[in-house]
Amino acid sequence: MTIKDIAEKSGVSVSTVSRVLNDHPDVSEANRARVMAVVRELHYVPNSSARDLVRPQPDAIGLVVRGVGNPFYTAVIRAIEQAVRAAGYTLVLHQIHTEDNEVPAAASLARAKKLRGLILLGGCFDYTPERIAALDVPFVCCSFTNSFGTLERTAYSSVSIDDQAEARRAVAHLIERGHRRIAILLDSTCDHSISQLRYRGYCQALEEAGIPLDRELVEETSDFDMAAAYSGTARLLKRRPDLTGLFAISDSMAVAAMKALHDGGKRVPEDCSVIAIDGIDISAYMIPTLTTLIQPQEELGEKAVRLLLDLIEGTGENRQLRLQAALREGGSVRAV
Amino acid sequence: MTIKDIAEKSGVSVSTVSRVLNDHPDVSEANRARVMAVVRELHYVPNSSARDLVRPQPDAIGLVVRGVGNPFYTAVIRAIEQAVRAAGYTLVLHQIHTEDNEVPAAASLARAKKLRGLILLGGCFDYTPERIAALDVPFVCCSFTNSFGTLERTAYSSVSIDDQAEARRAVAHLIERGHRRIAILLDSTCDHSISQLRYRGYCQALEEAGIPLDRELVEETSDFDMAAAYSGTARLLKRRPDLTGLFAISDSMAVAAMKALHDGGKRVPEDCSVIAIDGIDISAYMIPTLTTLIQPQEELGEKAVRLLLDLIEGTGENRQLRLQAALREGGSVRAV
DNA sequence: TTGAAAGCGCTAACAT
DNA sequence: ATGTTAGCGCTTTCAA
Repeated sequence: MTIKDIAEKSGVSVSTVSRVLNDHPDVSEANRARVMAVVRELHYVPNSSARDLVRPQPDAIGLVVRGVGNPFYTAVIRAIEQAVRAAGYTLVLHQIHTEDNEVPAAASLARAKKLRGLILLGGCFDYTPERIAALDVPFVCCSFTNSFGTLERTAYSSVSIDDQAEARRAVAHLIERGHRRIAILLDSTCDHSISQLRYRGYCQALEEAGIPLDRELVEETSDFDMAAAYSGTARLLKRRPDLTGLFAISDSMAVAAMKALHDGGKRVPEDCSVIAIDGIDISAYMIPTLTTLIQPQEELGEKAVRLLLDLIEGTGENRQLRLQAALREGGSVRAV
Repeated sequence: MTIKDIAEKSGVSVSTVSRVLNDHPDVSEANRARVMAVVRELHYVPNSSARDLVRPQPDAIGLVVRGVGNPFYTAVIRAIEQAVRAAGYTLVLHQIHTEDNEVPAAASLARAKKLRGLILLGGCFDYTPERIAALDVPFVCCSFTNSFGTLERTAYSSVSIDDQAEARRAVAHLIERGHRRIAILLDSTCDHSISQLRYRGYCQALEEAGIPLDRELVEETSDFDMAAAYSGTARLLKRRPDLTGLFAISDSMAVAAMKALHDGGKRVPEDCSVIAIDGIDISAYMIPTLTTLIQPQEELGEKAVRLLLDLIEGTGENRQLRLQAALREGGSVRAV
């Protein structure tokens, strides 16, 4: 069923139908009513492809999220959606898997949907000029930045916490409370991503405290999921039952770790303290409440949108914004 | 930039470019290479609207998810996506908010994207013939069914657990272990949705055991989120500190409830047992592990796709499938 | 206030 | 193997 069918059935021209459908003023009430009646009767819905083809797209902004089920992103996405809508833009959301690369995906999206700009949530850290050449609209990296790439600072924008510094802070929090045998639970020490950055912060904190790095206390799970975190922690515990502190690079890994510690006979925090980074909702409901560095999820989203709009409207330049995480002292850490 | 630009720049016609882009065989290697070079150089990406307009859409199936951040859905969505892809169809995902109605959304989506069928995840329970008239493609309700509507059984398909029966089973599980003062934590007793059905099961279990319904033990939070569940449980506890069992209608509410019980001085399960329905990943990592009726999330998704494909291909009829939930005995329930 | 007609970018006959 | 061209369904001039 097309606009032509509606036109015929209501005895007017396609242009009149189009006018009615698009709320143009120059249509007689009689025709408007007649057309609407037919539209409703036939449950006609315009073909959006045809529409998009002719209409200069209403200003749309794309959001490419890498890593579908990550609970940390939900609040960020919500904030981005609101900010985008408040600014009078439309948000086009596109999810990709962790294995996929976000740059080609974003480029396709941008061209296909005639986007004005892009926000990348949870991407890689190793952009090079060649890789981003495909992007011909402004973009902002949200929750990560280009730590391992070769881009000039004038070539990209980002909003993120300082992952390394915050990780250092988390580990220092444990050290200050007397911990010396502190393990780290991470995805990988060399994934060119968040995991690697937070690992650096861990090493830095140890070094500053004069504690030698002990590879046995580094547990790489090769995955961000909870099952991997659980079994990783169990292995760690078997290897080094003398640990007194654990830094997990994400809240969800920390949750699984706490369970593994419990099942391994360690009480949290009496026998082992746990600290993490993220601040997902559910971590506040753990028993004990997880001590974690809360990323400002809303602010991350809002600032990313603000930065992008400035870029689009030509009133801003590429910038890298650093936000602070906030320490929530739950009950999962105590002094030894 | 259009296909025409590419054609000019590479000195061939638009059809040749189109052929190259669509991997048609009848193109000389020389031309193919030339065109691809230009495409890459200019980072050309075809306009998908124009493409979709012309091409008989690859068979696409729409998935309308109502209630964005619900963790229960993530595994179901993953299963649906896989099953759809395995069957050679494409999945078009559309998220809507809990306040929005999924039927018009689904109808628009179906017509706009020329969908072959629809899966509705987490919709309402009160469809009427008028309301679904707009849907002119087969659809399957996933994880819910039309308990409060007036549809004929031949007019719709669904795959879900028997919410009322499973709720009854959960509550009976507590009753069998000697509990008498059993509270229920729910969204609302009359939302025409999952909450209401599970409330019925609660009432039924009590009745069968000869336990009179005590309204003070019914806590309506008016929301599914954890903050509401936490404060609801706190109120409940103040009102009826003598309760020994709690049935939460979702895992995430149960998690918040366990925290509230803990903060209110009740140990789980020593002082109060907790049981729920859903089986989200994280509930296995609670301390104690949450006892819950696990919905077969993968199966829910796979069966929904199977049903829909049979409908689309004309080899099946509208059916309502009931799946079993599986009891996971965690540590949150004990006998009194 | 209306209708006719020119595209939007692309694919797929149909020619060559 | 390649080019020409007729639409796909819609919006939007431009005329009437």
